[in-house]
Amino acid sequence: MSKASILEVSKLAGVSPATVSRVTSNAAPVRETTRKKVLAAMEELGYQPNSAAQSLSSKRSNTLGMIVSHVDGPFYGPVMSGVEATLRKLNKHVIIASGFGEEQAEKEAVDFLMARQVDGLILLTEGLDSEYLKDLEKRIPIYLINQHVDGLENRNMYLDNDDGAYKATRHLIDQGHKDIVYIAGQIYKQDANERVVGFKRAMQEAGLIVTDKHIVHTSFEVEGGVIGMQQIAESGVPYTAVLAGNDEAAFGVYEWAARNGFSIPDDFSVIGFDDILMANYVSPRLSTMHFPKYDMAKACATMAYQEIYGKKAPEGIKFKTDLVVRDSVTKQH
Amino acid sequence: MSKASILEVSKLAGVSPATVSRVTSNAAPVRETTRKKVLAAMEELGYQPNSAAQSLSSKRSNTLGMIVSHVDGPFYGPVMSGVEATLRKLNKHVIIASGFGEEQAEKEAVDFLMARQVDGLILLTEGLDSEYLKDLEKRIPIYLINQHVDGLENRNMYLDNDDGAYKATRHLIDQGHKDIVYIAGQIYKQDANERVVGFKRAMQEAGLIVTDKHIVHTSFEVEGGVIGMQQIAESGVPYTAVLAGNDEAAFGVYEWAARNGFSIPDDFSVIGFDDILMANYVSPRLSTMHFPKYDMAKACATMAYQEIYGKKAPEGIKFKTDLVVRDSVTKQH
DNA sequence: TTGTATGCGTTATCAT
DNA sequence: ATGATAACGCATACAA
Repeated sequence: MSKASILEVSKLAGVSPATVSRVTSNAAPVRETTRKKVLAAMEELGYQPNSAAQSLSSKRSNTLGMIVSHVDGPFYGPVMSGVEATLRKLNKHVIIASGFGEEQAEKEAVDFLMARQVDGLILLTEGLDSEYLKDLEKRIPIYLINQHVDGLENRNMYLDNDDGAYKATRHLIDQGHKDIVYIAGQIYKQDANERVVGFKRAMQEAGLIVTDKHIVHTSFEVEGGVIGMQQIAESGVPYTAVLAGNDEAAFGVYEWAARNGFSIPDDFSVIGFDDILMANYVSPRLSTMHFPKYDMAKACATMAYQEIYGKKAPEGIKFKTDLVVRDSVTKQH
Repeated sequence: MSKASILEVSKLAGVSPATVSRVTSNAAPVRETTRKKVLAAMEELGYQPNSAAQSLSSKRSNTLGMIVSHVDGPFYGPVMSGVEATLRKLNKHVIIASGFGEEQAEKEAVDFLMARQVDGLILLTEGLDSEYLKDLEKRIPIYLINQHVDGLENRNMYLDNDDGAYKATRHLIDQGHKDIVYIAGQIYKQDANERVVGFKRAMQEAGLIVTDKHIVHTSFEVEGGVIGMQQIAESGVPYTAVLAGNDEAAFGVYEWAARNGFSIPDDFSVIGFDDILMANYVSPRLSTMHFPKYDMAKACATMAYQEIYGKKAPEGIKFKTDLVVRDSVTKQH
């Protein structure tokens, strides 16, 4: 099966190993007739290039490393899936390592993958700071998903969080809501803060009030939503709608509502952010901002491929969210 | 950084390359004093073995392939995570490919990974039949998660589905339910059918009635739960509790209930299977059978490691579920 | 316990 | 356009 070597193929085809290599790699011109001979020989022997030998000789692993905070998160899954599927079509491999959202572990993952001589690194991390990344970029091509680093704009696949939160807030306002609270994510998170900006902008534009009490910083987890609602309730701010930092936090809002006898959207409206799979299956179905995860993953993988294997300069892309109207927001009179 | 070769290390340490190799691979005895010299030299040069060269020379890639149906599913994430984390600690790599639950794609994934010369294959698939797997096993060590194949029992990490469904049903019965319906998964799925057996056993043991109307075969997806409930409602069977084939289907039951004005668990009880993350966050929190995904993944990775790199004979393991009581089941009087 | 020598399968350089 | 040949960096017989 996978036993035939390039030498045997070359013998069968009556050419040199170098020529066989030329047809497999498509790197140098080969006369059409000899190409056919080689192809036939490859077919007959079921030849599969030995990738270890290829790597050793070419100094390329044909493998990309990918680090994600949590491989089991509802947000990361689709991104991994998109990257893997795209690269597989291009005959490149992906080694995925989890970073668990911790700086130490994520740096270890980087080392681990570098030791494996990956040709590039796709990073969907939370614990790696700008300085570290800028340094890293000098050693290996990196591609950032969902993280903006000054000076690395060209290797960045980014979501317009500001715009997304703005549109979400607008939707609430358009439905007649005036008292809107925002459960933001961790205060140190870039995307969380950008969403806060969009929220404020929409509110101010509409002449609505935003005080410190209207924004609580908890986390992008279910528990964050629960705690956020608790804080809001305790603070006594009036509200008819809540904007959750992401869908998971929105589920936390649902849970808090259930625990405290509130009904969504009758007692108050909720809108999320990300559009994870489950958003479509909770009751009421969650209105949210669609995050084009799969498109982003695909674009990222393509960009990495083109730069690394095609010498094309990378170029950052900014994606936009789309509003997905479902059943968790109702009109306010 | 990663530029130093084994030759340079050997020179700095004043030994032969072979000796350096011996300390890195731990394969042959090395005098303690020389080992220290070598270690020091490695440290000083920041030596990292070139894995391509290692693979080429040793005929081993130190990489395992893993195929999962859906990398973005709530069930698969934790398993992937467990496998990856375990193997990383052991300094082995994992290349993950998705099979999308389709035979064709899953076979392609196998070929893809074989071409990459992985040392073994961890399979969490749905589209590969017994014959194919038995053939495959002759070519490469394989490890099956959640799939039983006659003759490959020793390479199988399996869940006692029968027992799990039995315990779930017992729980319902213990709470006083007598009219219990079961929304089973796809009729061609092994685990789905084993769960049916456990369900029937518990019912019969308790002298309760199970007709064809009590069991509907739909799918292990949210939509499967919705459709299942529809069929049950249309068939007119009386019921006070429903056993869902898995948690996702249980969420479908929730959705159907919400759409049709039923309240869980007041109008009827629901119990799931798998204990995926979200089960803890829906309202009401879903009672379910805990599937030890992480443990299973860890055990599988360990077994693969031991057989492939440690020459230890593999041995299948059967895992048991645990009942997790939350809020979706109530007493029936 | 350690060193020497060879091979692993491919790509790349240099001729032709 | 094609062939000969030298790396690539390590593991492993075999020898000592």
